[in-house]
Amino acid sequence: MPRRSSGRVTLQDIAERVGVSKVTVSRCLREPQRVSETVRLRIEEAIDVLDYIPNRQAGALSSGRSLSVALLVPSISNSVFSEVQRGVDEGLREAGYQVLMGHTGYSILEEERLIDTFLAYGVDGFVLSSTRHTDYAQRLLNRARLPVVETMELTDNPLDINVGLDQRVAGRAIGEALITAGYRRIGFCGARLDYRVQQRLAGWEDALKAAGLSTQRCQTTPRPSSYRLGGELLSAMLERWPDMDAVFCCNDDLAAGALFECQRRRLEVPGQLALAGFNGLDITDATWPTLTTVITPRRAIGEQAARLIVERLQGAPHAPSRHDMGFEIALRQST
Amino acid sequence: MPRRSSGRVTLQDIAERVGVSKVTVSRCLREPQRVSETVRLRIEEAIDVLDYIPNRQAGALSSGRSLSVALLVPSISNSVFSEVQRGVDEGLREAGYQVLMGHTGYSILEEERLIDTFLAYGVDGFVLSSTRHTDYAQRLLNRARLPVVETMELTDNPLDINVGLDQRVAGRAIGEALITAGYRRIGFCGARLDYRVQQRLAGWEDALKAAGLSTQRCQTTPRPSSYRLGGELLSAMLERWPDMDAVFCCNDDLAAGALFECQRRRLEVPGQLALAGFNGLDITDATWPTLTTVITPRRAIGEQAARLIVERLQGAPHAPSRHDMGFEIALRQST
DNA sequence: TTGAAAGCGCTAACAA
DNA sequence: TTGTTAGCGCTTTCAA
Repeated sequence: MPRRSSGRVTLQDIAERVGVSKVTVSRCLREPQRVSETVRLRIEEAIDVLDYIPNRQAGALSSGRSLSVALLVPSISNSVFSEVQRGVDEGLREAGYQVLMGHTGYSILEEERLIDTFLAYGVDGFVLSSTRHTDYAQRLLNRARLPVVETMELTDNPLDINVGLDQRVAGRAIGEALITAGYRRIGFCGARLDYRVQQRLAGWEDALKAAGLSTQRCQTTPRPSSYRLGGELLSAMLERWPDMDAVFCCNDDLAAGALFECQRRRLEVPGQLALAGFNGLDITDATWPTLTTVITPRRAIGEQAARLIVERLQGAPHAPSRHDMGFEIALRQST
Repeated sequence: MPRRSSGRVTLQDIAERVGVSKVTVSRCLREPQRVSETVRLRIEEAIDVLDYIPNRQAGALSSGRSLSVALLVPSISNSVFSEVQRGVDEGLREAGYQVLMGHTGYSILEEERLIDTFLAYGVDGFVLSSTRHTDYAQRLLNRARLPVVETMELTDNPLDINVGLDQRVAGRAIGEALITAGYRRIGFCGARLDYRVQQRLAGWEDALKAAGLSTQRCQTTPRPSSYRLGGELLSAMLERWPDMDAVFCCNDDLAAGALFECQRRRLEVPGQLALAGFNGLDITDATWPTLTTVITPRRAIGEQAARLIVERLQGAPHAPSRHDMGFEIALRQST
């Protein structure tokens, strides 16, 4: 006895209605030009009438390709990654791939879990938003022999493709920009302290040390960043180092929060304190004063990641590569 | 001749290594207690050694259940939805479901496309973030007989389950709050003008009309909202209605942008102009002055949606239901 | 241009 | 407790 079928319309239903075999219908969907015009038109009509939706699971199982790519980001609510996501999504969709998104909550263990999950779903490739992974995750990825793009930061040992920017150089650049602007008692405030933030901090130290300035004014916390936290960190810093004349905040959320705190304290920005952020989110260009920041090419990173992964999916050979997408310092009213 | 196999480790590989049949391995994964302890331990060891990852496509094809649910949101970058997403994700993950996310860009046509795509992926249910859909999308959903939750706003004719809040009543409530606070020449500024914004606008009108106040001070645009747009709209309004004493912005982004514009113009908030937003995003509690807003229970909406969909997936009967999750007016410094 | 047969990796139903 | 058999819906291969 046949198992109860799902009730869904299948290729077979279309085939029967049209009076051809199901291979012909399948072919008509994938390579229409290989089917005679008359048959094609009748098949298309039947598909329309019956509201046929192909079963991708069956297709993927049979062909070994799922036409989907996993995109893992640390956080959904952090708008930094939504730009990357847009770039990836657009590029992959054009090429006929569906993007499946997961968020790791900045945890490499959760990333590992998601890699496992998406491998089980049969994705054809991965876009990751870090270069740091668990050993097991790396083993899974290597074994799967799928194209993998690591984004956001650069690494000397990419798993496969690496698209990002040098976070340390960018941190140094904003430090130097503050120094050039005449500031001398420059602080750093950082939250979350993931790898990228640590790199920015190192860059800030590079700049200050090269100029013979003190790097003591450094306030960090593992807590996730938020506007309010920006205010809290700034308050703590003002208390410890009342002489501070500028602060580089590790991201724009903290910088905006610090700015709001300055407004609350009626502290003039940049008159009494200069502020700089990192990423170039929309808000940096909307506040008053507008915020100096490092504009990171997040959209371009996503687009490039998509482009490269599509190349690989279309047969380009595996050859580790590294793509430095650069960054731009935006000097605004806050410095 | 057998087709080239994928090279991946399969149930069969585990079975051979252990010396049992593959059903036993499959069973061991799904109902471990139905397999003898000795066999179970050896299977678990083999899975570990071989780094076996189940093929979910095959499993789904065979069982008719994919253990995944699609969540469609209008926008990824809009943090309003990231809270909903968190709630949904958490609830569904606990129950063993994977959430697949898509974003519609506020287009019901794109929503239709995504529903089609995710049906092709065999998802077991949908969480949508609106109550408005194309006819075809509704037909697809009805035919699929899957649990569907429509979130965010309420409707009298839910497709299935509806979890949200009455956007119009909320708009009216904030209007009334402004009136109670003594404001009389109250404006409305809105962007995007999706259904929810239209409802909030209608609520604002309700409040003003009930109090015998003019509803002429209404500035809207179909453009997507952003901080900068909030500033632009406010500028336009101040020009047209210089006597305005308060503005209800249809969302917090516009409200924050309007606040920044006031700061730029050295217009005192709330002294010369009061501002109110909608949603209760983090920023409303961080700016100076803090922003009066309507706090929407987005996280709770997501959690409730997850709970209800899981119930249905576990066999609860289809019975259209509507869940009003309410809202809360937060009176802050800006009014 | 079309079709028959085999099989992707898994699970459900039934039998032992 | 374990295994046999059949089939989920599709694509690939090969033949006509």
